[in-house]
Order: sequence, then C-alpha cells, then structure tokens
Amino acid sequence: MTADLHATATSRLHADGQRYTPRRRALVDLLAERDQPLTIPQLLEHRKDLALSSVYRNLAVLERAGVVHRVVTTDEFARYELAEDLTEHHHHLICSRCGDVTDFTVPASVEHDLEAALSKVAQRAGFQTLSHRLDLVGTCATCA
Amino acid sequence: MTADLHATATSRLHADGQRYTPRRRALVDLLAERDQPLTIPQLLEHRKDLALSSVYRNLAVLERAGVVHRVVTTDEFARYELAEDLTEHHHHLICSRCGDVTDFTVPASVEHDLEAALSKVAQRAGFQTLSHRLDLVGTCATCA
DNA sequence: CTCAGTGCAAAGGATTTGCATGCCG
DNA sequence: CGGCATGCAAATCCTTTGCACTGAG
Repeated sequence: MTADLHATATSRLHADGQRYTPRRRALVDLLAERDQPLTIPQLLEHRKDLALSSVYRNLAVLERAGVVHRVVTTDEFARYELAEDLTEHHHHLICSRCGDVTDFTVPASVEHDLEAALSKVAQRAGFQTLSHRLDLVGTCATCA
Repeated sequence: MTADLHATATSRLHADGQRYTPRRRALVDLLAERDQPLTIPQLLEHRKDLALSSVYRNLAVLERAGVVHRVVTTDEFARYELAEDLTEHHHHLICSRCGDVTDFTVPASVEHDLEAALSKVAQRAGFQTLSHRLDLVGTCATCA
C-alpha cells in the first residue's frame, strides 16, 4: 500500500512533468504516517534536514500534481495532507484553542444523503463542485 | 430588522466593554447588505473613507464581541460575515478560480441528520463542538 | 480631562522568489 | 552537458502594532 502510494505519486508527478525526488518522497512519507494534516513547521520538526523554502516549493509541486492537499483552517498556518483519493474521504476536527486538526469520518449513509443534497444545491447555483469540506470547530479533548 | 441588528450589535459590544462607533456600524451595515462574506479590500472599496488598520482592528473587536465571524477559505484573504446567529445557518460555495464566496443552505432535514451524526462523532472523540462548517469548493457560474 | 477610537507609518510573520550550486537524466 | 531541484538570503504581502491626534462622555 505504501509502495502503491509512491507509485501513484511518481506517475502523477511525471504527468505534470515533475520528478519524484527524495525530498518530495520524504514529505509524502511524513504525511502518510499521520492521520492529521501537518503544518510546515511540523514537517520541518520531523525532518530537520529539509530546507524551509524547498518544503514550500515541493508541497506546491505536489499539490499541483494532485498528490497532496492544502488545508486552511482558522489559525495562521497552512496544513497539508495526502490528496483525498489517496486516503479516504474524511473530515476535520479543528481545535480553536490549540489549532490542532484531526481526521474523522461520518457514516456512509449520512455522507450519501449529504452528497445528494449538495449536488442539488450546486446544480441550482450553476456551481461545478470539485469537493466538499465538512469540519467541526471547537475544543479538542486535550484542551478541554 | 436592521434596527434589531444594530441594537444587538450595540449590546454585544457593550457587554465586551466596547462602543458601537460609526465606523463599526458602517462595517456591520456593509456585511448585512451582502449574502456573501467580504474581504478587507472589498470593504475598503465600498467605503473608501475607512482606514485599513482601523478596519482590521474593528473587525477584530466585532469578532471578539460575537457580532461578526471570520471566514478562512483557500485564497490569501480573510473574509468576514455577520455572526451566524444574526443571520441564518448557511454554508459557502467557494470558487477556487476567482476566490469568490457565496452563501447557500441545505434542507432542514439534511441539516438535522447531519447534526445528529456530527454530535455522535464529537462525543466519541471528546470534542466540544462550537460550530460546523460545510463548504463546497469548485468553480462558480461566472468562472465556468 | 480622560481614554477609547482613529489614521498613518513602520513592523511582523508566513510564504515566495532570486540566485548560485548540485545532481539526476 | 542541460535543466530541474535545492538551500540560503532577500523580498512580498496580508496583517498587526506603535504612536500621536481627535472626539465622545
């Protein structure tokens, strides 16, 4: 499965005319290990040999290639996770106290009804949906 | 209803030890006129007499008092809208092309089922929910 | 008078970019 | 060899802050 991940990353990057370099692979590995989106400072923390600017650049490349996804929450840091089709459809618990973000899922039935309602709304508004985001904002167990 | 809005704003600000000044009222008026969150540049566009720094400061004050709500999307600008209990529960269509954000609602029944599912998830995770966010990301009718 | 509110200019901080070097293809 | 990838430092740009001034109570 991890092998698959890297194979997919490789082909998506190549499709975009990019290489799958060791640094880029390192980023993908770090993101794959976690069930939460990570900030750039967090990534640097785990791999001190990565250069700040290269991390920004590589994440941008990986995002354009559709390998990673940029998550914007309420604090000042952008976070990154693997693209949704490389993991599973999930949502975020966002702690407004500490800023931490963790993943969660809802039952398929709820997700299904939601999809149906959303697609109706989108159609009515002439809006072409790429994805939906469903997050809970509040206080995490640690901060409570 | 607009009178109500300003009365509520006044009392919330007072509860926070703040005044409801003409500039703050102007911001609330601008936000109330729209069915979409506005960026600071957009606010300044509509009221050229407002000072950039004061707008930032006043929006921060209004947010602390619970009169307005800061919305973070995917582009570089923060957006502001009236606090949800001053409008109605709604969601956002976010155009990834032009960055524009517009409001929409889903049927009460869907919203209700969703709430139920979310509260279960939150409880299981020991997460104290303040609010949920449901957005669609895609291409708006204008950009399509 | 006092003190919060305001405007201007300068500072902050996450993110981006310029440029010289290194390395894969 | 050629060109992308990388690292460092400098630049950007949204946002925040310092400071002097104004106006409401």
